[in-house]
Amino acid sequence: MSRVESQPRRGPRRSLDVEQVVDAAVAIVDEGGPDALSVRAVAGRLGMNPNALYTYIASRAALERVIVERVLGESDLALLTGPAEHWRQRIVSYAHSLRETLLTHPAVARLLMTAPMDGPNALRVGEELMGALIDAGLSPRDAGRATYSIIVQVLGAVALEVAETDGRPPLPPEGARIAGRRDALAAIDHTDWPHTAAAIDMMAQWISTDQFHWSLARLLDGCVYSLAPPEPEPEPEPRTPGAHAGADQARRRG
Amino acid sequence: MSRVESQPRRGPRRSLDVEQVVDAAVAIVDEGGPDALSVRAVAGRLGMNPNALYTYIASRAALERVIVERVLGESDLALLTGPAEHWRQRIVSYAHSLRETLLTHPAVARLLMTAPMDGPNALRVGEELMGALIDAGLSPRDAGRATYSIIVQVLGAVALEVAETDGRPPLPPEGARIAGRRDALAAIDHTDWPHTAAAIDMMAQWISTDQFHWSLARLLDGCVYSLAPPEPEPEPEPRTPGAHAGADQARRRG
DNA sequence: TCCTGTGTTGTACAGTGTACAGAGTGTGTA
DNA sequence: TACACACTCTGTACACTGTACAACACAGGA
Repeated sequence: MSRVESQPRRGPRRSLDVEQVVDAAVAIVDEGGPDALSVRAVAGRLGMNPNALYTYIASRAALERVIVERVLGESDLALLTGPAEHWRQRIVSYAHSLRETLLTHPAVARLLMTAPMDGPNALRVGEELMGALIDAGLSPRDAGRATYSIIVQVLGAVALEVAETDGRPPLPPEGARIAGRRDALAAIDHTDWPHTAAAIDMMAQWISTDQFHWSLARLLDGCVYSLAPPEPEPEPEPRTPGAHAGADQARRRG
Repeated sequence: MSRVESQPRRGPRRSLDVEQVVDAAVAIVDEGGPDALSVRAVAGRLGMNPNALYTYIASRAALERVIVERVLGESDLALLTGPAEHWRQRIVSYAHSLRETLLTHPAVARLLMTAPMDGPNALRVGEELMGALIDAGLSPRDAGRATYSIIVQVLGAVALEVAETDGRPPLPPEGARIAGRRDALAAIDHTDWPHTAAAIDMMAQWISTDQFHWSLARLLDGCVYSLAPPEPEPEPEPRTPGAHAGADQARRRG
């Protein structure tokens, strides 16, 4: 990552850089979806034999991990660290940015929850989230707990959202995916599922940007619950298409 | 699922039942971990040719989906539907049960977020969760939103937890996995990560039962935030090993 | 200069999902 | 009762996977 030019090695120069391998791998899944990813495909795109890749990556699994790290690094972390804005706005807009980033690489989003996220970019996200929550007045201990809750909520939401697609970019627009969900839900037998039947329109929007922000807002509410006074800021909801203005009808009663 | 004996088909009787195929598949991943799952392995265990499996399942992907459905059905849904207990206790203890179930089938937990969860068992969980939240006094719309937030939090937490293992049951005990996380975190360079460095012990416990319940509690807090009065029930935390009694130091101030 | 560690190649193996053709089987209909 | 068809299952086969192994090409350190 930070090692620009390490001490000279023996033997022939490497014809590639690890970053170029990741470039090729991300390009492949961005073009062909998750099933297109293979050691052979990456090697082929780089013009080398499959085995040669193993000088750069230890295994197929390791390849998947660096891909996740790369895409994680594409999110706009400055939204989280910027000292100017309010802590809540910082968290919400970064979460939004991270989701958008992952949705442009849906095949990568599918890899999110299958390997440990211990790379530097993942650590950096945790670090800055904790910082924002400490700014919010949480104790270090609670800030740590809340950080993980937020990570789980954000990554889980994106993963479940992408799981309903084939992972081949570009994803259908949100409206189309919601409509597909509505059709699928309308087809079920309603007699056994009273609440589900009454909530089909609502449940179809579980994968929506609105729902994403609502979940995060409720989680943040709960995390700062004990802090006085509950701050009445206007709940940013950046670039939400505006549908369902009543999204935040259940707000703090302060 | 509910079709005990459908209308008689032509041709020779099926030598198996779809449920037996799922039995075999679950047994395989429970014995050999996620990598052991293959169409050939399932067929072999059932004493048939690989292709014969395609009479029962449409594809390898479909096989994975019925496996998830099966394990989802193993969770104790009665904990959620029981009318006697308080809604919050019902949700918390069901979430606990679901996590325990998934942790005994870690290879299945790894499949959780890679395919749409549209089976009857998944729908049933949503249905009953919504019921509990409506009991809590939420509007149907908010109950629907909160249902999904909870699903995301619970499944996301389990998936991320299992992602740090090889998925081969039985998982190491929680304490060992936490210790492993602590060692890994202690090895990083601390100068760039002040909050992380100060929170290593805390972050090591991100995968703990305590953290799981804390996250869920904060989310529930946020979801019922606007409802008066915030109910002072004692936060069950079933079967938590008792470590970290200060888990709920940040509670509502009522 | 040679030695030695490294990058890359070619070959190879065991394993994967599943398509295809055919044989056997039992039920609904003529 | 006989036929035809729908269905299950077999054997074979293909294209593909991750990666181990041996051999060769290169270049820095002694």
